[in-house]
Amino acid sequence: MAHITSSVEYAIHCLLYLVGSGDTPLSSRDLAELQGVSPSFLAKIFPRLEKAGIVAASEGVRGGYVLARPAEAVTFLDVVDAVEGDKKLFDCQEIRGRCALFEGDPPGWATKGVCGIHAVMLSAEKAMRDSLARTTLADVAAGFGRKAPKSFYADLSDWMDGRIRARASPRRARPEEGAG
Amino acid sequence: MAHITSSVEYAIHCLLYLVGSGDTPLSSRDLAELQGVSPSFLAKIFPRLEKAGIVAASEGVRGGYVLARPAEAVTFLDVVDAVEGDKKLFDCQEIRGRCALFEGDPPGWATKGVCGIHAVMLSAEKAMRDSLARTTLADVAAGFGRKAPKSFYADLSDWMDGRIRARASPRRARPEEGAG
DNA sequence: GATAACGCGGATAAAACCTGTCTGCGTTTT
DNA sequence: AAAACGCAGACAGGTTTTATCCGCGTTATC
Repeated sequence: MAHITSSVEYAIHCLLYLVGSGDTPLSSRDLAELQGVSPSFLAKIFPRLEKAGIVAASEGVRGGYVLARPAEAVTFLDVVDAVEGDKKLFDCQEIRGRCALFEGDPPGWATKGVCGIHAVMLSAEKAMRDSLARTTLADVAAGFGRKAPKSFYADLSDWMDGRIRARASPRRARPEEGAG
Repeated sequence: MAHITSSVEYAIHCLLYLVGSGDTPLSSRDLAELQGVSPSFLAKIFPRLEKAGIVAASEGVRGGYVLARPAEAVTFLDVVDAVEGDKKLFDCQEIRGRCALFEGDPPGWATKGVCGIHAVMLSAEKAMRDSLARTTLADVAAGFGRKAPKSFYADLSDWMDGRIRARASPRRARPEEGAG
C-alpha cells in the first residue's frame, strides 16, 4: 500500500483520456472497461474529482464527465489532494512531551513550537508537494501525444462511438462486443 | 496511517537520546519507558537500525545500543530506509498497457520507458528523499540543545543511572521507582 | 410514457498494513 | 546460577485500501 494510492493512478489515467475527449462526456463505466479496471471502484473516485472542481458531471443517458478546467490548470497535486484528501506524510505523536523526567507535566521549552523531528518531515512533505504541483495533465498528455501514432486517437474515438452505438441499437452490435 | 510511520518517529527520538549518551549503551527497554512508548514494539525496531549500521548492539546485562556512526553521518533518510525498507511512494500498476484497444498485446510505443505518470511520482519521491537526506541527527540534536536547560542532561543521566542502580541492588531503589 | 443509461451515496466485505504483545532462545554481567 | 539484555518469530486488533452491490434520482431515447 503506497502513500499515493491506486485510486490516484486510476484518476489520472482517466483524466488523461478526458484531456483528449474535449467536450464529449465519457462515462466512468466506459473509462473503466477501456482500461481494464473495476467500474464500480472507479465510480467511487469520480465524485471526489467533481467535488474538487476538476471534472464536471452530466447525469442521465449519454452523461459522463468532462474536464472542468483546462488541462494546463490541473496539477498532479490537485488530483492527489482531491482523491486522497489532506493525507499527511507523517503524523507527529508529540512524543517529546512524554519524557518520564517531566512526570506528566512537560515544561514550556519542551513543547513550544513545532517538534524538531516533525519540522523535518513537514519540509520533506513540502518538497514532495511542490514537485507534484509542477506537472499538469497537459504536460503528461503532450508527452503521450509524442509517442502515440495519430491512428491511436482515431481508434479510441471509434471505440467510444462503438460502445455508444452498441447500447443505442443492441441488435446492430457485433457479437463479440456484446459479450462480456 | 501515514507513509512515514510511528516506527520511524520512535526510532529518531531514541537515536537523539543516543546522540547524548555517547559511549554508554542504552537499552531499548529504558528508552521505551523514558519516552512512554511500548517496550516490546521498540524492541522490534532497533534490530533494523543495527542491520543498517546506524547503531551497534551489545548483548547481555548492561548491554544496549550506541550510535555506530557520528550523528553528523546519520540522515533522516538513512533512518527512514532502515526502519521501513525501500517503501515506494507510488506503486505503478502499468495500466497504460491494459488499454482495450491493444487487445492484450500492447505495442512497443505504449510500454517503452517509464510510464509518464510514474515518472512524475518518482520525481516527487526523489524530492522528498533529497529533503530527508539534507538533515542529520546532529542537526536536530543541536536544535534541541539550544532549547533545553543544562540541567536536563544531568537529570537524564541521573534517571538512567537510577534505573541501572535499581536493577543492580533492588533493595536500595526508591519504592515509587520500583513499581510499574 | 416506459426503458435503459448514467451519476450519486451508503452498506458491506476482503486484503494489506501498522501497531502492539507474547514467547522462547542465546549472550553476558553480576 | 540468576537476571538483564538483544534477537527472531508467531500472533492479534485496528485502520486503510480496494472492491462489490444495491437503491435512488436524473435524463435521453424508443
